[in-house]
Amino acid sequence: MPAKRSPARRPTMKDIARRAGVSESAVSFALNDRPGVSEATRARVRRVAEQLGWRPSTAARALSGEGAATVGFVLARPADTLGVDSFFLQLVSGIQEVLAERHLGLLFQVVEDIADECAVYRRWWAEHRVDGVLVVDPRTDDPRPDLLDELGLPAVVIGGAPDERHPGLSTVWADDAGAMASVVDGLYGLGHRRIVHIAGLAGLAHTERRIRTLRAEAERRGLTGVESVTTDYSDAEGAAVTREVLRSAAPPTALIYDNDVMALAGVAVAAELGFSVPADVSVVSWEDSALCRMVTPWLSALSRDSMEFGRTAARELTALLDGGPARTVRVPVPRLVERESTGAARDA
Amino acid sequence: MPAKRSPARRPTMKDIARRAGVSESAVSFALNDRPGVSEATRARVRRVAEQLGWRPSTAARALSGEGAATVGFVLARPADTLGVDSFFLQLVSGIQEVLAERHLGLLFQVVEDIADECAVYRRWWAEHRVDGVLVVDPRTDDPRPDLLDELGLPAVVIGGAPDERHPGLSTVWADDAGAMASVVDGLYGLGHRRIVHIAGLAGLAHTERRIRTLRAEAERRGLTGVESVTTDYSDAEGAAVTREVLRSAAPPTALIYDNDVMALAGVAVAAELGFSVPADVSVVSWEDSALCRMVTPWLSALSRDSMEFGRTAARELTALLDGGPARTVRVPVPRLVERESTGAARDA
DNA sequence: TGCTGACACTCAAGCGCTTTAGCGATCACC
DNA sequence: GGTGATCGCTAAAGCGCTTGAGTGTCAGCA
Repeated sequence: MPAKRSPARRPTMKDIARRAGVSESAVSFALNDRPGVSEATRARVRRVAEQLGWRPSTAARALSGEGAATVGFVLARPADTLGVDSFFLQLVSGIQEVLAERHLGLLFQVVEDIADECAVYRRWWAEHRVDGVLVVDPRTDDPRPDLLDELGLPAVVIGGAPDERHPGLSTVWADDAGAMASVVDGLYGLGHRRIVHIAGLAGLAHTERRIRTLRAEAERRGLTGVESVTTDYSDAEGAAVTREVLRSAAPPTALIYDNDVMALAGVAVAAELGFSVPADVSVVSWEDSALCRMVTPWLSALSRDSMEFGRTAARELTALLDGGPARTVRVPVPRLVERESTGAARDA
Repeated sequence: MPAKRSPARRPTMKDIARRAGVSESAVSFALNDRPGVSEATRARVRRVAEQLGWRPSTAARALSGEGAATVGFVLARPADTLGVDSFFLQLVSGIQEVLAERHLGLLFQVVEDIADECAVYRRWWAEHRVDGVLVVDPRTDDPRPDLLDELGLPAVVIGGAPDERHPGLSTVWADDAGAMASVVDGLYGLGHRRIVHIAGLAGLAHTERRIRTLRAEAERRGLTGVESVTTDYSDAEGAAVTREVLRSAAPPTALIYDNDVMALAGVAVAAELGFSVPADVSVVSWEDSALCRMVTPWLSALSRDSMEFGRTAARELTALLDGGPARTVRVPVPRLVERESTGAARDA
């Protein structure tokens, strides 16, 4: 069909009203499943609307108090850290799946840091842009819950721990502590006594949970060669830390990486330093993705269903928007997929 | 909407008008830098607005014909193909950088296929949700330009070739043909005569451009052992194709992968089959990322600045929204970063 | 002095939708 | 056969903003 440069006006309720021979209000009632019109009229109006390809103008809807039919998602990452990260795209795509069903839009924004993120929330709120937001990367000392409370913006925190102080927020989280405990348990069983955890960003709630749990598990077993080192999640830092610990006097026999990218980088460094995986050092990636099957040996990884995580979060948010109570829901603990990068400790 | 705890009402222009002792219209004039108010009044109104933390309601703005202050971005990907892809996040983050300056929102949506994508455009248009859209992954036979034309939605096609038939669309593209020619040239110079191009999705405009160019270059030089094989960009297909071609009677001495993920998978397969890189087979990745420095040997790759790509596209879109003419702008040709995975052909 | 026009500002309509109040007709009921 | 409910629908206001058409004031000029 050749491009027709026609005006292409959007049909409005007035058009429908005229064609159906009723008032605008009747159309509104009919289209919104409200009492006030007969079934016959409702059907007729529906038919005309369909025929005209009518869709409610979100602007008008929002103006008359119905909310913006949009939820917000802010990713606070320094631009250059936005690397190879399958998690967020998958999360978002799960979120979308749920939102799309309800014709909710997703307003997305990448910013540099939390301060900017807060500014974005304020702006969105003042501009009536979103009805609620999804918050990721909760921190141990996080200004966002307070802000959202203050603004009265419904929100779901993704990956946070249950938070008593903000009863208005829903939380969707995975039990990192449990997962860490089971990983350590597994490694201990394989004879590993010196374990280094190459963690993610310090200050992130789940990073801290993992670190705390690792420390607790170590203490419980009287292990001394166990530590966590925080990084910025980049391959560069992952590699650097790996190099450092493997070169130490008593190198660890097992490495736990907080994401797949660092695990991969770590394996490369290990190879370079003459460490064989898993004979000399075992490696576990706390994130499963295609990457883990792209190196030799294949990486054992904690696998979770990120899309489902997103779906769950989105469902909680829609529930909140529907006036439901805030809830805390726990998604399944990530499952350790044992591949080739983990084995018995050499000196066991 | 459910009644949230504290009302926290947003200030409106009426509030400002009252506090400043002028009419709403005067406020509008003052705040929008329009003539009609004295500088003194303008300053006073500005001050009050600031003080009240006022921000225009996008809904109201949109309703009164000002547009939605939002642009749309649809990613059509089967959910399970959303893998490790640094390109899009970087692209989006470049886009945001430009949009944020102008306080434009980015409405983001992931869908299954192009048909859904078209449906989303129609919906967004009918709902007055976006003022323009950014289109990625243009195809050789693409229904989207026609649709956008019909809807009169300003749009920028990212990665398309210049398109005479749609004078209303802007295009931002990289010269894949030139890049491919230079890569082939380089490989030819190293003595490579049998080259296989593990391409991306058939039907994508840039995939076809690369394939056509490769064929042309091969013909020009009378090479017969040169071919392109299309894939779905996944590591699985990348690996499968690699395995197949390396096992053939006359295996290629150089492989060009359309993305980093497949290149990585390919290198793993090569190793598995006993091919040493680059001694037995050279590898080039058409996408540079951290991944390329995470394998041994480091991968030679075509590097481009994805964020800048995004910025350029966003700038074109804002220009279009400002009423500027549609343009076709070419971003710099990707540059081949020679690392360790390319070398002289063994049988040269 | 009277007239014009620039200027600073106000009024009111309108964008597309929701929603409350209200109106006439029908119906049940005593 | 009158009273009051109920039903199906319309009229009109209002959400927060823009905008074109006024209104009133004052400087400048003949």
